[in-house]
Amino acid sequence: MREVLAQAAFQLFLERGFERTTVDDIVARAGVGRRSFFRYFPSKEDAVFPDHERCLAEMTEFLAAADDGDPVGAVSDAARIVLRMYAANPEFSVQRYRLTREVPGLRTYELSVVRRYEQTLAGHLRSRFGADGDGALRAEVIAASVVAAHNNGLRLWLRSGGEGDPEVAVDHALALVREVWGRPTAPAAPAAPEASVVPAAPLAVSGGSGGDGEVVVMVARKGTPMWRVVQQIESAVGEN
Amino acid sequence: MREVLAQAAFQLFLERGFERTTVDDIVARAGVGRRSFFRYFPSKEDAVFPDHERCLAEMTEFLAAADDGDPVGAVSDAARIVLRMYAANPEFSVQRYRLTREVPGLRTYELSVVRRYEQTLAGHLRSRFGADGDGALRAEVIAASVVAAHNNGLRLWLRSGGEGDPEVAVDHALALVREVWGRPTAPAAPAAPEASVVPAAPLAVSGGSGGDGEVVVMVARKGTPMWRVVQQIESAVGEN
DNA sequence: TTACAGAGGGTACTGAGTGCCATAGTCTCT
DNA sequence: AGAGACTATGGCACTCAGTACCCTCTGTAA
Repeated sequence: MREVLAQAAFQLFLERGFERTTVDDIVARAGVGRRSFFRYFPSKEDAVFPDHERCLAEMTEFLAAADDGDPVGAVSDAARIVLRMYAANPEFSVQRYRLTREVPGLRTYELSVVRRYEQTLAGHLRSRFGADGDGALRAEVIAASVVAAHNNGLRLWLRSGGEGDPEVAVDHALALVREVWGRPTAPAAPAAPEASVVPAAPLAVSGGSGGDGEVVVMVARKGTPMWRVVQQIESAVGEN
Repeated sequence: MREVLAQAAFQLFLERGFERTTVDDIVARAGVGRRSFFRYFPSKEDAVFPDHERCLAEMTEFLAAADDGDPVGAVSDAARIVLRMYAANPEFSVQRYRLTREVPGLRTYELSVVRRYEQTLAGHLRSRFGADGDGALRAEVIAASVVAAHNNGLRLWLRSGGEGDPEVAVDHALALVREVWGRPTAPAAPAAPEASVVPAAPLAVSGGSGGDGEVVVMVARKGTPMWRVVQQIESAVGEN
């Protein structure tokens, strides 16, 4: 019944547009009572995203069982669950994408869905990073990065009409995030890297316009969390 | 008149709650006709965020005039415009924050507002990075990071009841993003950094449990975009 | 059979948002 | 001053999403 309603709704949305389709139209086509529609979908918008609840539950379950050693990897993999849901029905996903792009109400609704995914990811990271110091901050920023990267890859695929494998674009995008945020979970007291700026006259550095005669030399123990390394370099390079 | 309506609406929202206040209640208190309300606010939700349109315009203007040399710095500063709008009316901002937290409809509305800020920032970054290669991807991820960091600092201040200076928390949060994403705009052919893993026996590295006898030595020209540095280190450090 | 539960249907209501038109104030041109 | 035009506002009626309440039907257990 839920399925019947969702299909009737989606057909009508494609035919007449979302706003020009009333709930009465939907229940008329589905051959059920108006009251039943709201039993299965809390709002008209929900009929457009009938599978996100299940997907969110799946993500939550996945994260609960995730390995503790690599939280950034875990949330990246969790994001791929969403991707696979889209990839399972390419034509539906592409049609829905086009519909959503054109209806402000659906765009807003989608934002609230995406936000729930993001908060789920952030919650997982926060539980691993700890709420102390910048744990919560880093959790939220990384979750936002992962979601943005995932959505970038996903949209690329959706805009292409659902041709080819969406995983490649998303993997590439997530790799960029990974590259930057590394695996900042590190045991309690990670070895601090050291970086400093030294005169560069005799050093052979490949490439390069715009050098000013100095290079950065950074030494860090292998396994040092990437964010500590970056922090150190940044402070050594200074502002300008 | 717009101001009168917004104040009447906000008072009533605080007294009875958002959902238990009708537009008729608002216009009755404001002493104007119902039709006029919708002339000034396209929806009831808009009356809760009467200043975001102006702020968005201000941000757009700021970015249009921004220096080309440091796009990440520019979008960070642009985010601070929003912060200052909140900080200009601490008590109002805090009350609105509490209201928004409790009303799902307002939360969703706020998401759509935040999204517009994020897209404005991403658009600026994209125009600077170029749409080639990963330009669009990096623009979106950095914009999402900046927004997440900004919102983290802002919420921290709002939850504290609007005490003290919100800029310190936001500056700290944005610094974290800055630290990670550096200034990746770089001229066409930036000098490539070099990093490699070498045996570490004689090296004095401070700190440290968990070392395995190897350190990373990284050499880069000063001014190299941070993301190139990170990329290089990441590939040198490898996976495990 | 009765008692009960749960799925679905019907009706009437609230309230947001829109379209259309009337009215009043203001500005301009002659 | 007065005609015409333009803008701001109010009022009215309408659509439609969403909800509360109550009904019927069907299957199941005692």
